[in-house]
Amino acid sequence: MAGTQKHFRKRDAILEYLRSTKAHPSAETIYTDLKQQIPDLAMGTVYRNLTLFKEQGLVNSVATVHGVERFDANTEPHVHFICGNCDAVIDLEQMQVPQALRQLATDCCGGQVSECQLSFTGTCKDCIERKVTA
Amino acid sequence: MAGTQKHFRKRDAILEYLRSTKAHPSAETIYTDLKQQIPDLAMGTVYRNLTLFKEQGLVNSVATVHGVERFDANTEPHVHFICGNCDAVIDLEQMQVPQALRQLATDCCGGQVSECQLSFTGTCKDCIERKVTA
DNA sequence: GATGTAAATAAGAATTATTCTCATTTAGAA
DNA sequence: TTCTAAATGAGAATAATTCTTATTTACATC
Repeated sequence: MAGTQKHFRKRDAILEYLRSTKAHPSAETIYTDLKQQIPDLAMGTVYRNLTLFKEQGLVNSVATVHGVERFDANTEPHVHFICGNCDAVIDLEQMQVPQALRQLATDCCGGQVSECQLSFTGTCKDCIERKVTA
Repeated sequence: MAGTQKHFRKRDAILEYLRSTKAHPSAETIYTDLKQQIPDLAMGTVYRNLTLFKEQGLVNSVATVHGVERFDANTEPHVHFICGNCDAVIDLEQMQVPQALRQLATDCCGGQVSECQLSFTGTCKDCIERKVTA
């Protein structure tokens, strides 16, 4: 029965977790959070399935923050802001990557462009406010 | 004397090496290449000085390719193309990051934007030709 | 229900990039 | 020459990620 299958399928739980968040978690964060509901989850399972999802195009690696890879199940091209203070990776939802840039890049490199990544680094709103207060 | 000083200063050699290349080398590549001229160079020295250069704003970390950080002494904002096949990181010299995007990002995130990174992923010209030939 | 099989997983060892520690060397000042 | 602070080499330590292997699971077939 479907319920039983789902109960045992960590793979689905990992994908669902990723689809339910905009926090761009690391493998470690995924593991720690899911571990609460699935106590016998193993780190290897998280990494193995993340690799699989990447191959299948279900999940993208969107950034590496302090040597730690961050994942996103939103595979639509979109823009990120990375806070160097709290390591948050935030969607800039109102922004888009100008489509013209992609074509320009293809012309420019002479190769085949498959992905585009636009991200800004700095200090996020919350961290700035926190510093003003502190 | 100045010559003597330079002879012993690995730090300068590392920075000069980075300034002389557009290949966006990894710490390992820097080490391997410089080791030929400076046989007693140590990995620790390369990493230590890269960290220092980043703090000083002389060098930027421009990408992480297969878990390996890549460095660039060109700190002017510019666009990169990353080949998923040969791991080359290539400047797209004709392209620029539209200045308007930066302001847009600042408005959008409500925080403070300090850096902008635009990169494209795919297969580079050389790798495509190589595959056609092979 | 019992059995076989292939995929999924847990556990932990192995690997790899990076950082850290500390003793030594160096440059330059006194 | 002697002193001092900065730079370095060597290798240990750390942390993220991958790999290995035995076990478990889902599911098909008998």
